[in-house]
Amino acid sequence: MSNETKDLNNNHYTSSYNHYNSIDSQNMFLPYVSGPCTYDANMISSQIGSDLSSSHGANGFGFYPSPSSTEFFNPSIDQENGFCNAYNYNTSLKSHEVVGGGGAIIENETRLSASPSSSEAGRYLGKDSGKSLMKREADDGGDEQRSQKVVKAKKNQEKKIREPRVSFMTKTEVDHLEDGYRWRKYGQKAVKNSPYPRSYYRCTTQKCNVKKRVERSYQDPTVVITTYESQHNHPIPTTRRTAMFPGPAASDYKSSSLSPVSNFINTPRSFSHDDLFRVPHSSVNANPYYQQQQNHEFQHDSDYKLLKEMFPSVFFKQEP
DNA sequence: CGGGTTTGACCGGCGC
DNA sequence: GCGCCGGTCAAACCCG
Repeated sequence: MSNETKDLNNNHYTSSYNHYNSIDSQNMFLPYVSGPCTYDANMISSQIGSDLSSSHGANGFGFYPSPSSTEFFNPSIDQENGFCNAYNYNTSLKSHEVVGGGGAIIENETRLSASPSSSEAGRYLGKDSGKSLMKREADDGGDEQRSQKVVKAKKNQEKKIREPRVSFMTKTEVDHLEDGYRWRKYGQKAVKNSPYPRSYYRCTTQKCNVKKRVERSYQDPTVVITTYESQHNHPIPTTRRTAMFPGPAASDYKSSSLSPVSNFINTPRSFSHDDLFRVPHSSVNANPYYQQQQNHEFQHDSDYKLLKEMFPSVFFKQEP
């Protein structure tokens, strides 16, 4: 959390791309990737990419490099906090073309448990909120002390389970961007040092534990910071999905040799935040243009190798 | 009437 | 221990 905020505030983000957005063609996604320098691409691959890309929705970036855009990544590495900022954002960039970008802040949070439970109870009772859990435990009529111990034990376990988070910065007037999924707002808080509140949303689909926070950058009010937590375990709701992307479903990708990425790139479509989140494997951090050139679907080890090859040459190009 | 939003209250974590 | 703050709950409210 603190790292995310810190990095964002440091303005170590950005670049420009074209992109197609379902809401506003002038919405601009400001690519930003942040995470520990030693982050494991496989973590991203397995935790973010695999689940999503293997079973749900259309995958791939919705980014189309601007023909006039030559600047892609201006990486910087924050040696002090140990974070790598793969992109820098040129806040002076003012473009009226259909502009977009790709990228994400990968909060490489420690996960000591391999399989976080995303039970319905955990979802709606607020698995990271001891309040309701304690209430329910107590209300169950069991021995209070014992239940409290159980709660503590549960909390200790829960504490270790941290879902990976991915943040996106979007230059848009719209606070809550349509992304194909259905969200229920469950809270809003004032953000310290910011006149703009932060909204909390939960995916309304049962058994889906995905949450997202939406807040407007106080430094650049035109930028909305959306942070996704966890992964959807279901397809995009049919009605909206159809409206947004009448293309093949994930199963189509699985049953054919179609690469979600290549297919996506070859098929102009609406873009959503979740599209980023559904990007297969570590391509969350990938340069979409590079993907277009390579036209390959990353797979596990080869993905990682590709990433390692890509990062030095593409992402970590030193700014002159 | 069902589903989504608003908003004050509450809780846990953390720094001092 | 205390206060601050982020995150969540849940009742009340709104809306189609």
